[in-house]
Amino acid sequence: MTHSSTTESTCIVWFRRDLRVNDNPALVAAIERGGPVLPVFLYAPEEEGDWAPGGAARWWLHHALTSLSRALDELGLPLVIRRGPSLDALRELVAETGAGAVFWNRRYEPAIVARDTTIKQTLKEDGLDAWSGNAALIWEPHQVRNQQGRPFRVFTPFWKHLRTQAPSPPVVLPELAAKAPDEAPRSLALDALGLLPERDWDAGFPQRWTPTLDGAGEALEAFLDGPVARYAERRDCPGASGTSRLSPFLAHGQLGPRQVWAAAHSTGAADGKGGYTFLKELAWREFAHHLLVHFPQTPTEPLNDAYRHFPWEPDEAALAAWQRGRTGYPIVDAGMRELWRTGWMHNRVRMVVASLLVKHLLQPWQEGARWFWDTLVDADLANNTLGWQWSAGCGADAAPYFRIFNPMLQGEKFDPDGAYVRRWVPELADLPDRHIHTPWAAPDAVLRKAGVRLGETYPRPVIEHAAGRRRALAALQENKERQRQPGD
DNA sequence: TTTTGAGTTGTTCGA
DNA sequence: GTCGAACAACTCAAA
Repeated sequence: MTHSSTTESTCIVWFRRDLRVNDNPALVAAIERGGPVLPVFLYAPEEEGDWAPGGAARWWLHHALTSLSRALDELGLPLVIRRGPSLDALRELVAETGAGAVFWNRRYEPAIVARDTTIKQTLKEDGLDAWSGNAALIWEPHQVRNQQGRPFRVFTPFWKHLRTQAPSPPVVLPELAAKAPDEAPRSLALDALGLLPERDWDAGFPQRWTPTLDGAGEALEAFLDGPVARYAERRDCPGASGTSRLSPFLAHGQLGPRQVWAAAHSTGAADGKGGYTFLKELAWREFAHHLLVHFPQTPTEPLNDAYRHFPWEPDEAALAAWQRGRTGYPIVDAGMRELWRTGWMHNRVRMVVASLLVKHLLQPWQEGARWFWDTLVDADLANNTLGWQWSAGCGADAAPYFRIFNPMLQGEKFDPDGAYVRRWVPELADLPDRHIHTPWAAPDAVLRKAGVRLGETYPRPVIEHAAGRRRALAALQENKERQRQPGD
């Protein structure tokens, strides 16, 4: 590559899940190449296999693109939006502009890896310079191996290994002025992609989120300025603002993990217990991508083969009750309603609702993963897969299947004053603290006074806890016995 | 090479 | 009330 800015051809920068201008290796490399830079976004959900963006993620994507477009405008680089198929769109843009290069940042979902491999090879055969960089991770999955040269399957050794390796620092935008092509290719209007929902179920989203690049920076700063110090304890309390809430920004690449890692260190947050715990969570995100790359079947298949024929009992009514937040367990229903209303759920509650679906209700974990996929603004295939397989006990370093969360106990431990339940399950708001997590056990007079009519204003539990627990353990036993019979 | 011990997030039971 | 054990099976690194 030369830097003779007068002769270098145009370089297309293909934005995907790296919707930022800072710490963006593909953008930086394109600018440094010296020729005009043409940023493009190609909408091609049909190329994502079973994992096209869900409704909540599309809402976020719409706003992230608006924000990216503004940020690129400030660099003098108007964003071109087109629809897929991606390869066709890229070739058309090459033909229209005479571009000589296409740069992008890697994604790690199996369907996308396969597509990108083909695209890179084809573009090279077309005589173009095709290059991909790393915007999404601090450590590349294929560079992390255990002593036997195999991928890690247990987090703690993975984390220990990472701590001996230098993290890659953020990439910095060059001072060189970026140049746009003389003639801008036509672009679709963002609205033409139809990303925003037709029904206005997203009304609660803007109250919770500022899905822009400024919003990303502010969220990071606000977290490192306060909550991080007590993160180790308060991250478990869904009624408090103890978590970072950075996940949707990371999922869309409005923040890169390198930037977060570096900011945690430069502010000194990383030196404290809370900061250390937070960085470990970032490492879990790396671990999730590590697993997705090395075990690409896991979005749909259990990592642990012993669970391949687990005796789930699919039941649409049970699944629907869970999805709608009508299980009769207040902490679970609060979580599911928070998810529906805001596109996000507190991590502690994600574990509780997952446990109830997979264990008490014996629904396949894939159903839960699918619902989360459609409703989370932070939907990320690696994290979602790890989380659900962990909850179901069939994944890497998973909670053992016999570890069954008790939803009352979890509520009493982590939402002791019921603030979280009252916020999301308002029909229970007037119950006293000691009954907020167990309305079915409250005396009639207490229920009447709080205006709660069980089975009418609020459901009774879909399944009694002890019975659900026994049934789950029996299913585990049955699965174990099946394992012993060869061939099944 | 083989063995050993530890491993994100829990609950229940019996002493 | 608290406390330890039991509840699988397997990976990984250190001894």
